[in-house]
Amino acid sequence: MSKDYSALTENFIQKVIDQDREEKKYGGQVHTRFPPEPNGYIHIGSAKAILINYGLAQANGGKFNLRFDDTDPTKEEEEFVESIIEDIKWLGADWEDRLFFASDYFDKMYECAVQLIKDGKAFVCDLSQEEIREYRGTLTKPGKESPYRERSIVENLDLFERMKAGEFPTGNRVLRAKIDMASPNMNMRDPVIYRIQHNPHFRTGDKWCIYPMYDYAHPLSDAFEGITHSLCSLEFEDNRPLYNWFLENLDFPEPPQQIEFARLNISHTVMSKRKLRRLVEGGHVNGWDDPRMPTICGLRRRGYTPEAIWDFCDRSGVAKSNSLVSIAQLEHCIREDLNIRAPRVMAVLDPLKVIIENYPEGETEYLDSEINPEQPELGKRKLPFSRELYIEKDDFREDPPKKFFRLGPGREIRLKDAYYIKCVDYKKDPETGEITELRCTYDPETKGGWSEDGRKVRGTAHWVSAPQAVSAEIRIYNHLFNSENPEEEGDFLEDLNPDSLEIVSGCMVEPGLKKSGPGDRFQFLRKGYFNRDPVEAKKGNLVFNRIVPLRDTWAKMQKKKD
RNA sequence: UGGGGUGUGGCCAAGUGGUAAGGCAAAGGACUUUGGAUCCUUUAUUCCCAGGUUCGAAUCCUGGCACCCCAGCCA
Repeated sequence: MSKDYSALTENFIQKVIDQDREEKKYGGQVHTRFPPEPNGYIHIGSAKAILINYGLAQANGGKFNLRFDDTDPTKEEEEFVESIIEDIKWLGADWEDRLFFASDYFDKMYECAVQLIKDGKAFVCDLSQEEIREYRGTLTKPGKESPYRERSIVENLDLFERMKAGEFPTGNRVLRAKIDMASPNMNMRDPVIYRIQHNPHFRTGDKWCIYPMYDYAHPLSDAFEGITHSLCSLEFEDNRPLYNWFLENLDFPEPPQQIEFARLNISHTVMSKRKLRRLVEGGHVNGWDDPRMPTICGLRRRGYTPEAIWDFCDRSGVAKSNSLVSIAQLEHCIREDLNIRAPRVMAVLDPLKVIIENYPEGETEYLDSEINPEQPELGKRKLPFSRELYIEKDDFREDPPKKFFRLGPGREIRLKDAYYIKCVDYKKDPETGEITELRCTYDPETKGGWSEDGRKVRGTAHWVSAPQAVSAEIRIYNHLFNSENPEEEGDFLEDLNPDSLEIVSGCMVEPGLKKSGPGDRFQFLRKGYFNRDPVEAKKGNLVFNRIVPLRDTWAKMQKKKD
C-alpha cells in the first residue's frame, strides 16, 4: 500500500495515536492487528477493518499482525484460515512474519487464569447454563451471586485443574471472573472465562478440553503480542471495561487500549456472516465466491481490484456513527480505477446482423483501434472489418425517438474506428415484429470513422465483424437486494432482487478476447467493465462478468421519462 | 425502567468558540470517434430539538428527543 489514504490521517483514532506518541506512551510505537475468527469468509467490511489496522500501522511507522481468534473449536476450521490468508494477501496487507493464533497462547492463558484464581479473582462455578442466565439478572435488575462464588482458592485450583484434565463433561462447569453481579454493565457480572468443550481443535488437537472465551483471550493475546491499539467495532464498547479488567488484574505494564469504530455497511447488500451463510446455504447465490456477494472472494471473482476496494474503504471514512454507505460509492471507485487501467474492447451483447451492401464480398481489412485512450502509449490493436457485422440491437430503432443519436431507417452513424454507415433497409420478423437484419451502405471516404467534409455524425456505435467474431456468455450482475437496507427487520430474503443475475448467451465479441486469461479485465466499449470469469476460464469457457456498467446518460434520460 | 454509544445536506464525512472542507449522488453547461472519460458551475443562512453562556456556538452549559448496542458456556 503506497497510496495516501487521507481518511486514515484525519480520523479520531489517529488523534489518539498522535497523543500517545506525544506522551511517549508505548515508547512511541504503534502496533495493530487484525483478529478474524476462522469460521467463514471475510467480506468488504472485514477489508475495511484490515485497512484501518494495517493502514494506521503503516502511516505511523508501526507494525501489523494477523492473528486468528480461534478460541471456539466448534466453529472454526483450517479451511477458513487458508481462505482468509489468501484474501488478505490479495488485498495487499502485509503482516510480514507475524502470523499468530490465539491458540498459540493457550498455555500462557491457562497460567494467567491460575493466577487469577490464586488472587481470589476467579472461581469455578457449577451452575448450569440456564442457572447462570437466571443469576445474571436483566438489563434493569442486578444479578445474584453464584453460590459457588466463595469457594476456597485451593478448591478452585483443584477444580480448574480437573476441568483441564477432562474430568468433567462438556458444559459441566465454567471458570468465572469475580467482578460484580450488580454492575450495570452485563459484561462485568462475573463473566465466564473458560468453558469445557470436549471437541478437538483444528490446531491444538486433543490437548485441551477447556477453551478461553473471547473477552478473556482477546486482551491477553493483544498484550502478549505487544499490541498498542486494539481496534474493533462498536458493539464491543461495553466489553472494554472487561478488557481492561483482565489486563489490570494480571498486571500487564502499558496494556494495549481498545478503540472502537463503526463497522462498514453498504446499501443493497448484507454484511453479517449469518446472513451471508443463509444466502449460500439457501442456494440464493452460487457459493461464497458468487460475484454478487460482498465477500472478498466474490468481489475478486466479480473483477473488483484491491485498489478500488481500498479506495472505497478510505473514502467511506472512520467514525463512530452507524452508517450505510451507498453502493454507488463502491461502483464509482471501481469505475475510476478501471477507466485508467482496463483495455478497451468491443463486444456486442445482443447482436443484430448488418450487411454492408457496397462492401466487397469476401474481403477483410484491418483497422486500428486504441487500446486505452487514457493510456495512448499503449498503442493500438487491429480489428477486422468485413461486409457482415454485428451491432447492438439497441442501436437501431424503426421509429427513433427524440435525441436518439443512433441508427434508424435512412440514418447515418459512425462505427467506432471504422466507417460511417447508413441504413438503407431492414428486415423484420412478421410474427414478432423483431428486427432481424439491417442493410446498410458504408462511405469508403470515412475510413477510421472520420470525414473531412464536416459532416455531423452524432452517434458512434460499437460493432464486431461477423466472420471473425467469437461467441461468449456474459453475466450481468445487479444489486443483490432491492431495498437500501435489507438488514432492516423482516425476512431479508424476501427483499432479494430476482434480476440480480442475467445470463446472456450468444454475445459476439472481438476475436482477440479468445486469448484473454482468467480474471482479465476489459472495458467493453459503451457497455461497462467486465472480467473473464476465472472459474469458467479454467474450464476453457469464454464467460465474462459485468463488474459495473458505464455511466449511461441515455439510460438515465429514459428512466426519467417513466 | 439499567448501562454504553451516536446524531452535520439524498448517502458518507471534516470541523474541537471566530462565522459550515471534501467525496458520492443529483442538476445544468463545455468538450468528445465510447450518450464513457475529462472540465466548469449549482446544491446546508445552518449543524436532532428547546433554552442558556458569549461580541460571537455545530463546537461550552442545562433539559429533552431519536436511533444503535448489551441479558451466548459466540466473536
